[in-house]
Amino acid sequence: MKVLTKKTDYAIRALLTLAANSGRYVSAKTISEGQDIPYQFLRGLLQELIRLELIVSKEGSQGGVMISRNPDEISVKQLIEGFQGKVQVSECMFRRQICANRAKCVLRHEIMRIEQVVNAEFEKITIGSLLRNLDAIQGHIQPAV
Amino acid sequence: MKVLTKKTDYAIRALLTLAANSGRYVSAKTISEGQDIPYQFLRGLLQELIRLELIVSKEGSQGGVMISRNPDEISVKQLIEGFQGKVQVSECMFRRQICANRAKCVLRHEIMRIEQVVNAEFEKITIGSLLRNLDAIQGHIQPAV
DNA sequence: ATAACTGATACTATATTAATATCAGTTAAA
DNA sequence: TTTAACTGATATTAATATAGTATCAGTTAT
Repeated sequence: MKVLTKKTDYAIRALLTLAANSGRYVSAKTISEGQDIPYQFLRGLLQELIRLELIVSKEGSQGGVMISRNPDEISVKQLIEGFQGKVQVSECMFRRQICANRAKCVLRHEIMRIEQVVNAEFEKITIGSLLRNLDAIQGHIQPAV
Repeated sequence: MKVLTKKTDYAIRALLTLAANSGRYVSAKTISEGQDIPYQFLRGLLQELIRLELIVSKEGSQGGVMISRNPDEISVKQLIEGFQGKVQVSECMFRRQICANRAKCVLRHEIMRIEQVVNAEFEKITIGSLLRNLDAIQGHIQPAV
């Protein structure tokens, strides 16, 4: 079971580059080359990030995309939800047996507890926190321009 | 993001029926009808459970499958791993940047911590604990024969 | 005018998940 | 001893999700 799809993974990495270049427009080409993300795939993904209002774009020469939120307010949880849908353990494992009376379903509670734990953990991880970790380690994410 | 596939979900429900009928062979047909699981799909799944040594089978008329382990020792974690592979957040999110030096990858540690939390939670939930919960609620899982 | 860009959309490829079908062989019991 | 109720094994198809590619129109800095 893979928790993060490549798309989410790419989105995180693209946002890290943008966070390291905040205030500047960075082109899809630059991100693609810097992070080794397939260009056209990245382009689609960036448009989704625009719709999620995490970045803004500028068309034309010298255009590109720019982060439009505080990196500390962009959590991995948000990205997972944006690209993969909400974390759900199962629609309802016990449909026929119990779900006539959902409110009383103890198991559902168990399962929802796990969902909450996972969500809480992913909420703690933000683009900002990741970037700081990266900086601390090796300063590997360089300004892109 | 769905954590449990239908196959895992079906496996859990099949095992609940078998746990409620321990010591008896129950046919795939009976389980299929009782739990509303597509028959042939279930048959394949049961063969996997045999290979995982969680159940045993008896061929021929009056044959079927029977649980061969203490239900408290069959965890949802085992089932997820058996049917969906180990829970992995991502192969390695930061390949190019950091993975030259994996040992120092703080992020990887973060991510692995989440994996551990999820695994620990799923390990706590067993067929036995689920069955007891079900019994407590409504006694809905009836002996199948 | 032109090169460097994004917007929008359509398409293809691949992998995973879900479901179905078939035939051979085993066993209990009429 | 035949038959119906079973599992073993395996092949096939369908549906869905994920990943990646291609193309054309329009925008903007130089």
